[in-house]
Amino acid sequence: MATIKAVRGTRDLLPPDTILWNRVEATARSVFARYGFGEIRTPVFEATELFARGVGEETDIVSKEMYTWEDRGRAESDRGQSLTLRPENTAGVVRAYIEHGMADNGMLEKLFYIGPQFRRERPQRGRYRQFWQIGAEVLGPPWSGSDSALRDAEVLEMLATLLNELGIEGWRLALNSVGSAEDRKRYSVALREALEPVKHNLCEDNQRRAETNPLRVLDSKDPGDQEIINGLPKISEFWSEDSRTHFDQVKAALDACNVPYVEDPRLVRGLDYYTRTTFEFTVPDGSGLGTQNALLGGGRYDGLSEMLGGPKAPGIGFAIGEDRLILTLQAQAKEAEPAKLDAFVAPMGVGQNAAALKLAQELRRAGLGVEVGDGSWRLKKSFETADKLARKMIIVGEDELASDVFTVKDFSKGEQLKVSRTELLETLQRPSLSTSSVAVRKKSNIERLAEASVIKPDDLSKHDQAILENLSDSEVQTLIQLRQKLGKEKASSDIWHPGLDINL
RNA sequence: GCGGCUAUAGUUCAGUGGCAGAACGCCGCUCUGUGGCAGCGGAUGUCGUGGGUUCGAAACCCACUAGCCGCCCCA
Repeated sequence: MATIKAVRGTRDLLPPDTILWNRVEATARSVFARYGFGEIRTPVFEATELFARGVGEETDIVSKEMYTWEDRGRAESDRGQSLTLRPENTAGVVRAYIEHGMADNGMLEKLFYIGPQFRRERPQRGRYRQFWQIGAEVLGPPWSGSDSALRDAEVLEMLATLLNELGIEGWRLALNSVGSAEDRKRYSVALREALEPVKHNLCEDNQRRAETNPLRVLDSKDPGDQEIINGLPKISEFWSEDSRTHFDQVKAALDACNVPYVEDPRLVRGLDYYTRTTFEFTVPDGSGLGTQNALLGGGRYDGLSEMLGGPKAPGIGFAIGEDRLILTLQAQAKEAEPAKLDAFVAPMGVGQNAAALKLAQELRRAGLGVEVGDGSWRLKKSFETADKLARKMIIVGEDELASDVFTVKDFSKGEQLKVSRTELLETLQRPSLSTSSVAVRKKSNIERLAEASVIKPDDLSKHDQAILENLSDSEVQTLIQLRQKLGKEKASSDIWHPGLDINL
């Protein structure tokens, strides 16, 4: 039977990767909290109309990348309603902001979200059809100061802090202003005019853009078109006095906070709602993203609330591509080793299984991370499994249960000691076994052989024979010296060593 | 959506038309309460799916699916 697999562009996130995901999200929550942001969770699907009006009918996202379907409710009201899996989260946040009258308290709202988004694109590394974004929005009525350049700089400074705390290396902040909605409109017209006489010289993609979205011609990567693009009017020539002042204030505040940035006059964001400040954080080549090197993007959206039928509520926000952030952290080798459990409880036989589970229960209740083995395993398997999973192993056999004294192995030190039941918890909570306790170091194979009465093939197990056969010359010397020290050797011929093919 | 590369064991991969392979990992034994090393043994599998060519296909051809790379776009 054909197995069912995750659909194209979606994927499962498994341990140990999820450790990193949780660390990233915990770090983000911690940083956001320090800047006064509260979490918002909006539905993963919304009325299609929201994205058409908010993101822009002409954008690629809305025109060809949305997962859209017609609802089939019983009620007349929802039958046939067009619904869409959210391709981004800003429109949903602003919709909720309007719907819950959050503008009415006159305060600045600072909201963050962490959640999956959906776009039907061709999957690639760092680009998935279900992908995760960590984003935040600052918005409010004009009198709350929501359109102040201070907020732009605060958001950018917060992002710099977040990336630094996560340990992202070599990030680069590209900054631009696309001007007010009016500036942008005038610029768009001017671009169209400037492109008209030359656009037949552009590549096919750019000819199309010249018609549909002339701003996007600016960040084309086509090398043949660069000369024409360089000759086009600059957005800065179309900034109003307010737009220019606002941008200067953002830059001044970033300078004051020592947040490095690079002005990029060609940085125009694809979504229709952006006004004035736009920005993008990228990472250098070799950070695991290939050409998809944008980690996050965002900007100001002073008119979005009104576009969605709400009150005047300027805002600024960003979305971090969490999948890309994770890839970058992994490529930059920041992946944490999976944390080991505190203890592994190893029952010696199935008869000790119940007692072992009970001991694990007590330790877990005391807050320790504990895994339990199985009495049907050989001790060797318990050791191997325990060493992979935990820092220490407790042997639970008949002797231990009878005497209430347990054998505890510390893998980090190779030490082993006997601990009474009452001391057990304390012993396990210590980072490593105390030196004040009587530590019993495991005997090496050589030491064990040194204590054997006679070393002759007939008297040795196959295991010991194999060990002997594989001793290096220096190990053989050590063995002989040990035996002489122990007074075992009357004659050196008591040691048989096949590797040297002599009687020593 | 467009162009290209790839798909074989749990993993990484070899295998250019003639018995399905290696390494690592896994399991067992040597070794019944002291592991990690070593030796020996074992299981890995619809060779992505479906069709075609051929006496014979993992290999050649076609389609599909998925991943990756670039473009488009974007996080």
